[in-house]
Amino acid sequence: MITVELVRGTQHRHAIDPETVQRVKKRMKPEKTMTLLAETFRTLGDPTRAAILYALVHGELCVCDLAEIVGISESAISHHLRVLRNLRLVNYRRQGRKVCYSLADDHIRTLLAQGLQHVEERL
Amino acid sequence: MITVELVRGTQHRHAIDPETVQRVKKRMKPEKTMTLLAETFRTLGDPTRAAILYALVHGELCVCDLAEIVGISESAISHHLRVLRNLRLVNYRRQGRKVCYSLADDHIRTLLAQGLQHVEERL
DNA sequence: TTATCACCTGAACAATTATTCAATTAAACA
DNA sequence: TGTTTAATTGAATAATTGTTCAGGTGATAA
Repeated sequence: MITVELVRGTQHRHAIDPETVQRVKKRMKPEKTMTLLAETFRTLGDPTRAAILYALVHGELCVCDLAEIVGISESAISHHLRVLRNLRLVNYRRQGRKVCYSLADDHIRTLLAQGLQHVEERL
Repeated sequence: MITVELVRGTQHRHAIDPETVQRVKKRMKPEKTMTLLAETFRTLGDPTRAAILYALVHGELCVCDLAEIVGISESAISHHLRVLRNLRLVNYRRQGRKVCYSLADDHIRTLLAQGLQHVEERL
């Protein structure tokens, strides 16, 4: 009667197919990888940051031009740029009193293009 | 003295290059598109949902198997699956009392692969 | 029918996060 | 030097969001 009960201590899930679960579990990526993956997507997942990155697709831009283009305060832009810097999604360099930002690599360009292609199909 | 003052009513940003701003602004996508793009990325940007989707890369799975693979309660999984359904990132079908989920299309597969490629390069 | 199972949903809580405001840094000019 | 400008930062607030818990569907089996 109580045969599958021992599989999990927490809940009763008799319907689990252990074979399928094992097969898929083996192919899963390490947690560290998935965390970083999610972190990267989440960083792209803010409307302001998405706009910043898409603006940078067209070339290097300084902070105040970015603020004007995206339509948000310089302070807010700065906070977002720090997030993008931390995830290595953008590069930056000083030029006089200005600071110019650009996309870190073509991978981000590709991701944006892929994402856009996906959403533009449904609209 | 007060020449550029009129450009914006809100703040004093004299450093803005109107030419550059105009050029980039023209190329920006409509807000609706960017919102949907950000929404899509944000949906991928949760560790649990990223794990769900990556598990589904290997084939169709029912809810309880998904819960076991990802290591989270069925309730939590269900909430996440609703989010994924709303964004049309997954398909589902009933089979008996079970409900089986699968990736909506190859676009998501590509996005995941691209994202993974990106993060695995830095690790 | 009644009972059980697989899954879904609403409410509530905890945690995260985007923005604003004020103060600060770094560079250029008088 | 002192002043102005472009950008950054920290603190505080408001809003969003993931998870748990309890209850509720819809489908199968007794």
